[in-house]
Amino acid sequence: MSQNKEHHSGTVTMESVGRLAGVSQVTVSRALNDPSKVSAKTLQRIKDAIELTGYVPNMVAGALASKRSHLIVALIPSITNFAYSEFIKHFIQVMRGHGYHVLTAETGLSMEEEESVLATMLSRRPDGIMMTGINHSAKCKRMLLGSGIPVVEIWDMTESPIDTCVGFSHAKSGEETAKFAHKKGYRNALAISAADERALRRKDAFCETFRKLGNNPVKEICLDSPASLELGRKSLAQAIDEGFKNGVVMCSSDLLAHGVIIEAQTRNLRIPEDIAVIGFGNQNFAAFTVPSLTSLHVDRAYLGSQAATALMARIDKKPLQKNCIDIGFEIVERDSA
Amino acid sequence: MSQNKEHHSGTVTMESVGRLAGVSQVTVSRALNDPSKVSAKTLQRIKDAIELTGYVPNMVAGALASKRSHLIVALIPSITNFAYSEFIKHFIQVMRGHGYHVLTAETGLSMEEEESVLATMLSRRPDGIMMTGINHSAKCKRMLLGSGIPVVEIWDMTESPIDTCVGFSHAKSGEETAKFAHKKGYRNALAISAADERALRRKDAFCETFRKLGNNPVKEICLDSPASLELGRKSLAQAIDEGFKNGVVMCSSDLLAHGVIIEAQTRNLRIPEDIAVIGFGNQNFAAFTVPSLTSLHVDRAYLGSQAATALMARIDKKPLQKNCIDIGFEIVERDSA
DNA sequence: TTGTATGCGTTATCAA
DNA sequence: TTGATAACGCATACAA
Repeated sequence: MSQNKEHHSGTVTMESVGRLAGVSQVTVSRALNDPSKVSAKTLQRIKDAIELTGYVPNMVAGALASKRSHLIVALIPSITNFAYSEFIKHFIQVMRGHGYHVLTAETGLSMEEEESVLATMLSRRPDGIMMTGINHSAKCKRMLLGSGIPVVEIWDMTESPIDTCVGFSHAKSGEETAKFAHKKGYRNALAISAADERALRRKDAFCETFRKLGNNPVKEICLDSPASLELGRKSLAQAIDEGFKNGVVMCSSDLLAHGVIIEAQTRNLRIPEDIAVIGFGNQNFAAFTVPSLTSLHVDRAYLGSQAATALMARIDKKPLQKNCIDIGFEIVERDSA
Repeated sequence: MSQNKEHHSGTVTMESVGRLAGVSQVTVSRALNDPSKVSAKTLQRIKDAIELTGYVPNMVAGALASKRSHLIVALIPSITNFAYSEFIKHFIQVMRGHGYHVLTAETGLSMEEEESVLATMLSRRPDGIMMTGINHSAKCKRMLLGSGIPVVEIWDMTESPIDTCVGFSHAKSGEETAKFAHKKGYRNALAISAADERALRRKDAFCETFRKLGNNPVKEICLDSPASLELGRKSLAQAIDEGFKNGVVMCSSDLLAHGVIIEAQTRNLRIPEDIAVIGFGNQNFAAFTVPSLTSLHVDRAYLGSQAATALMARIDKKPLQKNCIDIGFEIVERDSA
């Protein structure tokens, strides 16, 4: 009681809770973070005081003092894209179980955008960072490495991740799709792809493999807007206008594939006899289109939890068996191909 | 230089940047927050020092000192639901333009979940909060009011918001849908609705209005899982099994409506002659189904920016003309009804 | 089991 | 135009 440090402002702090409970601020802190270190009696008094005052912990102050923000920054290309939003949903759930909040931000598909978003996000001092993909600008990598913050890259595969990586090989998925199509007897192909780099890699691998297998040409359509039902329809229409008659259509997403199905039907083309369709993503509508859609499945829930687990291990500095986890994929055969 | 407070740890701070530039820490702070108050020369030296050191501002410390976190907490029922994710995308974009980050969290559809999520989020000391809907637990409202943080409730309408509200009337939208259906000559109806409270309110208003208008019965199906193409199909199948022969089908989402269309087609029912379909949400695929889907449109991009603008006004304590903004809706007539 | 002292990296308030 | 100083609310180390 020597100095008058009585600055009761309106806000409830550990200090004021402690005053009410007749203990010091530190004891309140302990009561919340490690109750076993506080006697039962004072614990109760503190709980009562918290109840009475409606105290809400201040993580901002806590983060500054402890240098742990309990915040994860997650960068994904698009929030509205179901593939990413479903992944992130599971990622968030696991992280929440560990006491972390996830600040999600959209990067579009350009490295510049990603770089500028990351730059402002780093000022939040996240304990971990999730990046989509393995291709980032040099400055981006420098910032990441320089920050010393654990990073997990997802939705792709590399031998040399920034830190850790959980995903699958897009090239391999394109290859396997081509092999599948060839084995099913299709000798003519059309590939419709969104313009993002990973989709293009799948498409290129598909085309190359398909050509090698049958020495047949593959017609390619590359979109410049985000995939949609509309663009699936228009792409098939365009291909047919340009002479595509029959064969298998490889799409970079199920939404496109559904559009192709619809367009084929309006033109009275039989599926899969005239036009066979293969999607990507195996969204939950794929089994219920008519005909049902053959699609490449990636377990996004599993990916989310694996990515979260890997990142948590790095944050807790626990040993990690592998810093690259390939979760693979699987072609789900249905009626469209 | 009296006391040796030389504790250069590894981290770059305003202190170390200042030391390099030959100025005090405060000057660095000013250079970043209000450059006009710093001379051109020192500004350049500071910029150079920042470049050299790779300094990244620490918003955690800034937030603690200024009591402004530049963080918004946004609570939505589901991240993967396109209606919410598209809204939040625009909300985030506008907020980002104002220098704010948006921490998005999922609440499911229960008030308890929302309450517990909100409780932990409040410890981040957000400058503003976005809540979905107008129904919250008493404790939730108490926490919100007690925090003194500006709140915007979206996607619904009320005369007595917690703070501000931007949305539309679900009851009215159900009414209008019924009037539309009746005017189009449909005298028999089926309503398929997800179980969330707002969808149910739309459905109830639809049923009540439709009955009043024609004195005809409305068959109702209420789902217990999130809406999907599959459930749209199954619901129509179930209704037909139970005797529903023809009429208009009001769906609580476009996804359900699309499922209804597909199921009707597999049964060789004509649309809209045998079965007419009205969706909700006017997702961008609605114009490209076959037949194209009549749907109730809500401008989610506009909603996002209006909500952000309203919240910003409250944060900046600028006057707000109205604390309730009804953005309305519109029935987009296409071929399915 | 509890308390004291100190620092986390900023912003805000003065003073020069 | 600049700088010294004091918060901001908590966690950590150390002492009792």
